Amino acid sequence: MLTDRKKKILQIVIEDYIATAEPVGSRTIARKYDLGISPATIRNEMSDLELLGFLEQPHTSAGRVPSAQAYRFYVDSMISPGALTDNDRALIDGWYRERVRSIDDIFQSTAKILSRMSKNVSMVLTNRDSSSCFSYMRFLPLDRNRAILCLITDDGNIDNCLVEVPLGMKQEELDYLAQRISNKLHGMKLSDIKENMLEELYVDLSGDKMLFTSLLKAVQQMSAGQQEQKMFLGGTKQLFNQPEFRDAERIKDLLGVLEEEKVLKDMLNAGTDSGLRITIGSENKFTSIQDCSMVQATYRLNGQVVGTMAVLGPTRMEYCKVISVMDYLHNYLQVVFDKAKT
Amino acid sequence: MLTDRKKKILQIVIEDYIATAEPVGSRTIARKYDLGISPATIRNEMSDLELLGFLEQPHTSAGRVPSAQAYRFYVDSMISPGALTDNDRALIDGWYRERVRSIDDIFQSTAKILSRMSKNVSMVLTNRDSSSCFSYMRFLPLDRNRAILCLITDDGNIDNCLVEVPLGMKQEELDYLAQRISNKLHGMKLSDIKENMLEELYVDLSGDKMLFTSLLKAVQQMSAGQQEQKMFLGGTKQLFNQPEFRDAERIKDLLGVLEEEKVLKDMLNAGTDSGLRITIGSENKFTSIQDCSMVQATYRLNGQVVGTMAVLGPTRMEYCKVISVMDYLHNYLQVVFDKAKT
DNA sequence: TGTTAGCACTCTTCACCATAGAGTGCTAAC
DNA sequence: GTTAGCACTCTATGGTGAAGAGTGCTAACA
Repeated sequence: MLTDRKKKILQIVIEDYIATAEPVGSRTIARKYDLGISPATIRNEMSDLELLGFLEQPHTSAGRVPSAQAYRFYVDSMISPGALTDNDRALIDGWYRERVRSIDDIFQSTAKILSRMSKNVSMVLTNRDSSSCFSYMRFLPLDRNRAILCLITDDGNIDNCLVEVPLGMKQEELDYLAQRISNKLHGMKLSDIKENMLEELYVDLSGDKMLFTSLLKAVQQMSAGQQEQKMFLGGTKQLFNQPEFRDAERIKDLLGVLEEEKVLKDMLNAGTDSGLRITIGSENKFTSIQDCSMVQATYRLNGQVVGTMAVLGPTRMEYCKVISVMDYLHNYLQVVFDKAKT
Repeated sequence: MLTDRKKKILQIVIEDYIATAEPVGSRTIARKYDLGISPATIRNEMSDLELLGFLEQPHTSAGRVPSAQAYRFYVDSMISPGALTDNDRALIDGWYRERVRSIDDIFQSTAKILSRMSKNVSMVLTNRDSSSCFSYMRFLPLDRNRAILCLITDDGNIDNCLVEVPLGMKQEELDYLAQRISNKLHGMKLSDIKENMLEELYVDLSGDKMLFTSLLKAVQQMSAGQQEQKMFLGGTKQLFNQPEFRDAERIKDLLGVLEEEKVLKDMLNAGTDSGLRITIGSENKFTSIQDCSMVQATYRLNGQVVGTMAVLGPTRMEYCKVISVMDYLHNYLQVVFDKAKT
């Protein structure tokens, strides 16, 4: 529908604007890029592109700026995200190696890498696997009146908390108790564990109400903790380097949104269907970021969505780079988790 | 050395400036506070105070602003931080109750509360108790070739990680192994555990080099994790509400500092001797925050420093309030930890 | 018919200037 | 020692004009 020349000019405008954050004028294009046509011709073409809704003018005497529609077109049919440069890959691998001790560290590193490479804010949301099942529990002795209650799920997650035990209660009794509860709950989804399931075990506790309630509380807390989605944020500082956030007010607004974990989770959970999702400007449902774009990818394990990562920034974003980086990270995480699982 | 009237005027200037962030003029003082003297007299007094180094003029025709020396004098001999209002206390107690599941949550909440009450950035640094000792370890079965290694310290901390075990190794063998290692390390400070201590146990592992190295790695990781200082940051968003951080550049600078965990830790570790420490403006050693003040308190358990909390903000800070809040939080934490210990 | 040079026009940005307002310092009187 | 009065200084604000960048239009050209 667009002539090749229009496409070319559109692409130049978009990419130049992405690079410079300045409205692009016909003269600039003629000077910087050798198209073999004069500024006047470019002007005519740009005028057409504006009528078609691809370009916008901040004001009469400024250059042109890509519209949301233009970015959409650009993303859908003008870019072909290639592989990262060796240099970038080395950087990423280095950052991952830097400090990864736990699963959480992996996500934290991912957020960091994503923000550094994209020069924007990044988010990583993990769905603690809601399908994980109770495997067994165990009391580890601590001192005369306390023990550590450990809860193990079938996927190898462990959670623990302190419980007070009646003075004089023997480890054997605790073991028996743990055995009973484990038998009762084994194989259940954590989300399905309800209070009343433990009630019939009450008798086994020799009527010790205190131990019973604290046990109950512990189990529930743990299953809640296991199900919780966890959010990792990276690179809020990057905002300051973006010209569109030059005034403190806008940064403040956006940081406000970023601090609302609930909103963020909703945002990220909204697009867990397809693999890669790009929402540009007003395409976004959440009004507070309607002048931003978000590139988002979900990662799965055995078909289950286990997490989402996203880059949030001004619509003027290096989509191509961002997508490449995400692709790389996506593969990286897939490998890590596959390995952890087997 | 200062007449009562000069003191009174100085106090008014300081407190008015703290409240409004506007230079205070003689006329304003005469109007707002009923001192029974005219603006001209106040002007004379202020002129004296300026000569003495307590007040400064941003420019000739502006009001006066307290100098660092003035804040120092104010903090040292003009305020007597009282108890918090019932309202504030209720707020704090509520926030603590809101979401406290783990030790880390307590620190996170403390940071949050501190920043909300002080309307400034807050930091909480925990010294994982470096004197905690190894109590015992235990393997919890997971599946055919993996187990969860749990490490318990004498103060009830538990850490865990996955280890691969040779196929066919029986739980009894693992238990025996854990027993041997526990005997060997029991009562040792985590920081004193060195690689070679485990080496003589190598034989017990029926020569399984893989298990041995992964065990070794696990123990070291855990003891490192236990010793690590952990930093909780709160309320960076507060910066935006402070007039002195109106331009994005200064916020950016400060946020840059706040992201440098190492610098922060040095800052907080620098003043762990006395209980409460207030550094005002250029008193601070770290150039990046020499236009800021920091109020800092350490908390101890059995004489050991276990953590530090601090509020960082412009020199124009509600010192009185900040100190009161810190005092309250300090007591709160003391109680919590004392209870956890016994 | 598409392309181009030329030119008038529009709009922003920046420096410059004048004015209003706030606050001071000084002097003289109380 | 205190105060009223007044000249002075400095900032903040709003208006003006020139420079610069970019456009749209027209007329000429290939």
